[in-house]
Parts: sequence; C-alpha cells; structure tokens
Amino acid sequence: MENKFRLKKKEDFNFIYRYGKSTANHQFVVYYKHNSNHHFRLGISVSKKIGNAVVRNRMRRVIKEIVRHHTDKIAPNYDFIIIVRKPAVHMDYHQMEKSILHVLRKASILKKK
RNA sequence: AAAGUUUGACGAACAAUCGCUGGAGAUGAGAUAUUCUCUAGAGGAAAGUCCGGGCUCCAUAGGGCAGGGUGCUGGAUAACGUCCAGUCAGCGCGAGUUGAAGGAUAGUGCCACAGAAAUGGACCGCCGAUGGCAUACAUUGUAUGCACAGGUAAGGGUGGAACCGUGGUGUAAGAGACCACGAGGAUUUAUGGUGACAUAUUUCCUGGUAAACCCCACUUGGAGCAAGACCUAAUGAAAUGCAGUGAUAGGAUAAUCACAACCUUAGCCCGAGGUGCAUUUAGGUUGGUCGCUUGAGCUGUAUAGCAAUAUACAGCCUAGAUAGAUGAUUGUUACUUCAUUGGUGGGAGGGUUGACCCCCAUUAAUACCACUGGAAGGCACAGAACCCGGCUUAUGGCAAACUUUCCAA
RNA sequence: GCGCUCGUGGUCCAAUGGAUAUGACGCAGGUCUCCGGAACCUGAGAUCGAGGUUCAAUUCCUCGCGAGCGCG
Repeated sequence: MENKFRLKKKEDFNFIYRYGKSTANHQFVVYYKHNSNHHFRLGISVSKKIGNAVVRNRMRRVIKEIVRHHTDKIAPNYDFIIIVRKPAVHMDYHQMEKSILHVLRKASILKKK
C-alpha cells in the first residue's frame, strides 16, 4: 500500500479521534472524517491487549490486504481508522473481509452503487 | 518392554494470482516522480532485558576512601555473574545432577517458644576435702552433725543446637585435669599434584548464623543509537542595507500621524481590524541524511588441546524497516491421525532378536505386504529495530549414546 | 532504551526472621423479631509461582509470571 493512502502522524490520529465520527460492530471500530485530498487515508490500531507482536502484526497485514482489494469501492475524501477488537483474532480472512465491509458500509464510507 | 539421564541437529516444500521493503539496470533533461526487468528479504529462541563487551558522547593529572559487584582450583575468552576440565560437599540404586563453595581463631549482633542455662551461666541437685559453728571423746587431735563461706559442671530430657563423644584414671564431689579410642577445625613437616586438594604426621583448639553487620581478596567513572554527526522550513533574536506621497520632530535614523499598498473579515461595496521589506549571522524546533550493517562474520579443511577454544589456509557476502517491509488467497505434495476397509495383485502362515501376539482351518476366508482410492489435520513457541558473546524463560516432533528394572534365550 | 515500586481471604489492608498470619467490609450459620433491618455470638476463607540460605521465610537471595509508575 502506498504511503499516500496511509495515516502516519500522531496528530492525524488525534485529530480524527477528536473530531471524527465512529461506528462499530463486534469485531472492529471505525473512526472517520472528511479530508480535502482526492483519496482516502487508512490508519490501523491494534491494542496490546489483543495479543503478542505476531498476532498484532497479522491483524494489521490482513486488514491492509482487505482494504487494498477493495480500494475501488471506497469513497474518496475520507480519513478513517480501523481499531481491532478481541473477537477478530480468531476469524479467518473471509470472515474478516465480510466484517470489515459491513462496518465500512455502516459508516457509509463505501461508494453507493 | 517400561521408566529415566545426557547430547545433537531441525523448526516443511512447491506452484499460480495479487501486493510490500532494500539494491542494481533500463525509461526519463534530471530527481527520492512514472513504468518495466532482475535480484535479496526474520529466529532458535529474533522474546525477557538478567549479565558482559564493542561503538558514541560527557567527565577525568595521579592516588585513596565511600558505594556497587563477584567469591573452591586451573584453563578459555574482547569480557562476563558465561563456558571447559577438575577438587570438595549434597542428592540419586545408577546414567548423572545441584552448589554465592573465602573468613565464626579480627570484632559486634542475633539464636523465638521450651529449658536451670543459648556462651564466661548456678534454679534444683551433688560435695562439705579446706575454713566456720555445734556435740561427743579427748587434749593441740579424732569422730559425728549443720549446710554458713565455698567447691562442682556428673544428673535434670527441653530444644534444630547444651561448651566434642564413649570408656576409664582420678576426686570430698567433680571436671580434657589426665589416659585410650574416635569426630571436626586450624597448624607443622613429608610425599603426589601447576593448583584446589589427597594421604601420613606435629602441635593447638572445639555451638550455630556472614543470601546479619562486617573482615579479606579481586573488580568497578557516567550515560546511552531517542548515543552522536551533518543539512534545513516556520516563528522569534542580532547585524547590515533599502524603504511610495504628505506632515510633525530632529545633527542623523521608520520616532510619530494621515493617505496609498498588502492581508483578514465566506463573493462584491462600504465599514472595521492588522502589517515594514530584503540579505546575512548565530541558534537547531519540524522534517531529512548519515550512524546502518564487512563483522570478536559465515562455510569447509588441516593442526594443537581431554575439552572450552585457538591458529593457518581456501571460499563466500547473507534483512535493514521507521504508524515500522518479509504478507494474503487458492491449489498440490511430504508428513501425521482416523475409518480397519472400496478395488487390484501376491499370499499358508504373517509380524517379532525372542518370549509372545494376531488370524484362519485348506473348493474358501483372514492376518500381512505392495499399488491405488476416502476423510481430517497440515502444526507449537514466537517477529529483526545499532551490533555481538552468554544466561533465563516459552515451545513441536526427531535422532544418537548411556543407565536401571522386568521377561525370553 | 534506561530505571523504580508492588503482588497477603471475595475487596481494602497490617506484620521486628519466631505459625494459631491482624483488622475492617462482605459471605454463611445462630440469637433476637410476627417478618426484615440493626445489634450480638460463632464459623469458613489467603502470603503470585519455582528453587535456595536458615533450626525456622510473608519477611533474606536468585530466576520467572503479573500489575503499576517515572525519565529520555
């Protein structure tokens, strides 16, 4: 995933947490906010409570992979952060894919058909 | 066959599609942009951060104290609290394994409860030799009694531990006071060993505790890659230069006012508010580059050594991220387990060193072997963050050597 | 990266190396009451794990596990 699609700075995260809106399902939480770019930007947050370094890295990589596969469905002009909750650890790729699409649709970040 | 002990190596593979990071090449005027090609890309513990070192900066004439650390011997090492080989002690039938293993004879402290007493102590007890008092005989003493002075450490059965233990001599009663045998410690000498130490021997001594204070020996400056070096926006600082028109003041300077210009007030006008500009210097925030991977490196061979390890020669270059790359999906295979069998072929015996176990009873069926087919799993612990050497902890199956017991020959 | 502190019944705590491990709240049973509460009485329930030193460890030492905090 290219750098311009990623949220990196601590200030960006804090800004979205403070001024953005949030939705959630059982496995994920999404914070999102309009931006002035012509593409979306993604941040991923996995707490230390979720597991050890291997588990956290796996969650991050799988989420990156899922979002990359659905880049064309995601509406531009959004910054959003995906936060992983504990039940997501035991899901496989396809279940996570469904769950993430569900939560993004709830947040109305996905493009309408 | 069962139960163990030690050591060692390993930590699945391949393909397709879609991606990530570094490097090289092409594309491109050029760049850290774009596109394409090639190539490299996690571990045995990368983990915990428990030790040690390299490296960097700061401090430092030299020496000592304090504080910290370590603590049998010899060796290895860059160094270590690590490793190897030994000694001694403990544990285990054994293979083996564990040990902060100097000093209690430098000094101080502590040893609850119980017990007379927990290290210069006398409560009960024993004795009354010597001294004292009393009585009797008698004359300068003898005998008996008292338990006053005093002597004593045998007995008290409490405790984890009772002034080394047992037996004797000795004595008024007793006592390492003396003797014999024995336990432990220090010490002298001899022998063996580099040494710890072992064996014999001389002399002296005898509670435990130093992971209590302490003494002795050795060792130790502090901080950490967010170390540190370099480049650099914005804002503010200093210096220099310039600064529209008009007015005031002045030696001179933007010192002040008005207008103009520019900015904000959602697009325009009015109104309101605000504003010197450029260059250089120092500082070094944000951001970036270096530090950053050629190293006490890896592989192989030979030599030295019981070994840890060292030396020589040859070959090799093998991750470098920074919201942090090394991934995802699908398929196949190795491998494991299950169903105890669907099929084909072999087949009177099969497996086993053997004891023994399984199966069947000769037209046939079964065990077993080979090939093929089905289902499930395809794993555990775990992710480099400056780099190494160890330790510790987590974890999957495998192999080898050795030990003990049982059974058969 | 470096450093510090703590871990004791269900909860909050106490403790000189000396064990029957303290107290409060809570829990259970009883007394009282027509019933409940309050009060009173009684009881159960714990030293984070593994080793070591010591006659004896919650306490001392080592390693591990978990929690919290500080500095850069």
